[in-house]
Amino acid sequence: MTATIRDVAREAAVSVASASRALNGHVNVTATTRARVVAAAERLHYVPHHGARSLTMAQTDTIGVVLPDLFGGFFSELIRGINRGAQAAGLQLLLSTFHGDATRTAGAVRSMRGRVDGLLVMLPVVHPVPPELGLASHLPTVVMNAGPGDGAYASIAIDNAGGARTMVAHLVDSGRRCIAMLGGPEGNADALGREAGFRDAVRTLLGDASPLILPGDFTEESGQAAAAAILADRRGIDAVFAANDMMAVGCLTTLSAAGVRVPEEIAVAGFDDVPVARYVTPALTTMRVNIADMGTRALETLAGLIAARGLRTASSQTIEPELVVRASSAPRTPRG
Amino acid sequence: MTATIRDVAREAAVSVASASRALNGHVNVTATTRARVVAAAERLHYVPHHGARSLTMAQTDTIGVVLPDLFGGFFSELIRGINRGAQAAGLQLLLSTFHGDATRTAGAVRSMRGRVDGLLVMLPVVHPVPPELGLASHLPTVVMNAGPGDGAYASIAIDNAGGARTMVAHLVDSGRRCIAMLGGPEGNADALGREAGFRDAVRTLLGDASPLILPGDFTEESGQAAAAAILADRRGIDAVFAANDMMAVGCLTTLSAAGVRVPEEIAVAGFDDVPVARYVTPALTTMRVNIADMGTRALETLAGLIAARGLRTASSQTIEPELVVRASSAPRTPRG
DNA sequence: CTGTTAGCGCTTTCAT
DNA sequence: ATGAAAGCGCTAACAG
Repeated sequence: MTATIRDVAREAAVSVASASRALNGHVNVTATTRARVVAAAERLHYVPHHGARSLTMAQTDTIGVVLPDLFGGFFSELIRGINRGAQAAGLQLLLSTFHGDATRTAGAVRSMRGRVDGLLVMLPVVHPVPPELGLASHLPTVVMNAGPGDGAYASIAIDNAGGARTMVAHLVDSGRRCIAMLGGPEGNADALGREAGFRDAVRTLLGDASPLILPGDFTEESGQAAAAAILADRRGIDAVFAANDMMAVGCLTTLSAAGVRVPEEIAVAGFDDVPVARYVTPALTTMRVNIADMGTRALETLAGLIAARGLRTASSQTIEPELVVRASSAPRTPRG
Repeated sequence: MTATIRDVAREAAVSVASASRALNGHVNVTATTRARVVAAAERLHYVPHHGARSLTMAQTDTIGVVLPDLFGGFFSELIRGINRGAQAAGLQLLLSTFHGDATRTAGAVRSMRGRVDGLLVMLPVVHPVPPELGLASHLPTVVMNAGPGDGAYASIAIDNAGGARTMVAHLVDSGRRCIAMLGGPEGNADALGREAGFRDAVRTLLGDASPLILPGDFTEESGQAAAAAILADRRGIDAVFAANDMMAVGCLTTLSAAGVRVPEEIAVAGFDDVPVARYVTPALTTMRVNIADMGTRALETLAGLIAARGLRTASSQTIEPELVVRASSAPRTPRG
């Protein structure tokens, strides 16, 4: 079928040992021998059998990536970043996406055991820390967007609380005094962090200890519903901070359609900076998250973990989102 | 380190052969033996070593996915679809994305040889049929979005020409008589197909053998540039069909900003139905493409190819896009 | 139905 | 610097 290293050795008239050494760039090989072997390999279209290799070397040069069903832009950015890191580290990516519960996640993870050197996992919800997920099995693991409590694994996450604080500061700075928040789905790590930051900032900056937080689930529809609720009972709200952009978009369009002037009467802000944010009218103020960077850094961290066999340095990194001001939060009273 | 099948065999007090048979669900094993083995495996957290397995079985249960840097929504949809198919077929996905030239592609492909049972490839440009890409190496391969000429491989592609014809028919049907097209990047398979369909339909439906085709490169900016060109010289154009949505969006917004009424004076239509299409004002008429479906079917086709070892059935499938009518192409003269 | 054994392709001691 | 041979974990003949 396909050429093996024996074929190459025979073709080059050397032993398999020499062939192996030559092909793997070991030092103890004559230049001429190496040349002969390389030429033979070339001629035979030799490709090492990865399985055999991983059998002897006890390592696969592959890392498993387990992701939930993500929003489009988010997903591709993340993969792009991870792939960038993998390319640099000479690692392959075994990908599995899943929808739904932790059982599925566990299944995805299990099916990867024994074929990867490490795991890059992103959990959809946080509170139930990686359960009997089966991770611990001495497989280097980096968890993306985990909650604060998961000290057992190396983790890397968006600074959601910090981002929310930045946004509140901006809204206050631009003249708003009564800010409502639109929350995210139950147990979602990002939503939780953003909510915490919001509460914190509103208390600190506006002295309000119990701001209005409307329910939401990250969908555009829930944003529309929240807008309807606000329309029914304004309560003096002059700004809405949604836990993600899609809800902000739903809220903004519904508000506008009902005749509420945005941002003059009510400012609207989101989180993520999805592509659509630039296109709604008025354009949406939001916190931009560099997802690709998160992926790259997650992979670099994992590669480090794998290299440092055993030295469990359960680090915990953070990605800082960046404020992007657009028309939906233009200052209440033009200054200057 | 981690338990091997010998450990399991010893723990269950049977031979490795029996252990293997029990674990792989062969028939010639007593129920009690099987139970003992399974229990032992469970107890030892046994996970088969994939490398060893692929060595003896000469198959990896893994398929390689090679994709160019894709637009976000497109990418995640495609992966979702592929993953769906893979899950169903019990196959793992080894993913590699690349930016740029064919050399990179070839590199990505080469690095996968020997570790996958088949390849799912998407080429960014078509004309240079998979070059010395190294595919042919007797590895079952399905090419997505290849041009018509690549008979060597099984392929699956969007019916771009058909979609373009559908769109032209709709525009004509809604009262337009002078339709300009906005082309895509050099050598891009999708752009080429859409252009061909456009030419065909305009000739057939409007008797125009040489319609205006403005240059474009799939970016929003090129759509804006095209709009500027049209504003400078209207030529009686009453509709613009862009080869993708992002160009249509750029064109539409620039036209509107210049005071041209869309769709009354000029209708605008795109292709793809990206999320943004719904949010621009007026909302964009476009051809929706079911990308996930393409991914699933591509994988199913590949699985079939792998199963039918050697029976090279270089099939060629097609995904039909669907017309989505929105405000940007509302009928010129309201009917009824 | 079960156990023994021979490889799968590769790397790596250990001699030379 | 090179070769012979052992063995990684697993499956599949081949006996029994």
